[in-house]
Amino acid sequence: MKYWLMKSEPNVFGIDDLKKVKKEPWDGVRNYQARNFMRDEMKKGDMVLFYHSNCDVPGIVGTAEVSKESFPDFTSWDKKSKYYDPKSSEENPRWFMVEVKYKKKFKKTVSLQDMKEMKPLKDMKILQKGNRLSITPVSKKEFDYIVKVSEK
DNA sequence: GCCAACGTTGGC
DNA sequence: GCCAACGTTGGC
Repeated sequence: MKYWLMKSEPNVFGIDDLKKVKKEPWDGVRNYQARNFMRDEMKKGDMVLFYHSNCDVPGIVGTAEVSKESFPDFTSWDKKSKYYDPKSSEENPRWFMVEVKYKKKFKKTVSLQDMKEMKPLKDMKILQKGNRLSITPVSKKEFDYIVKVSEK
């Protein structure tokens, strides 16, 4: 089983939205590296740290689980979608996504600021300078540590 | 709203 | 295939 961190903007789609709808296709990713993770490496049952970006307190707010493996991102050939990409089509899709399922909302957000001070997390991609990737792998150790911290 | 750090695009 | 210009991300 693998572990991941997925970023989302709470004013677009946050942990509360996921809680409400239970399951959600992770559409709109238009970055090849992130796409490759979803297409090739994310498997059903993998665990996800749900990260809020572009908000008052950026940080990890809960967990989710991969509930459906790689399938084409249909918003990419929907002309009405803001994620429309003319180079992608139903016959030859360029973008892929997974579906994630709500697991848990943390009682307390593990903020980016706090994470920066936690030694066991020092190698996390999200904490490296200049990293903008919306999906990054995390280790089991990091995952467990963050869950533990959120329960304190 | 600023801006650093990236990723992508397209002319050559 | 290089690289300048442009667009986006996301913390602050």
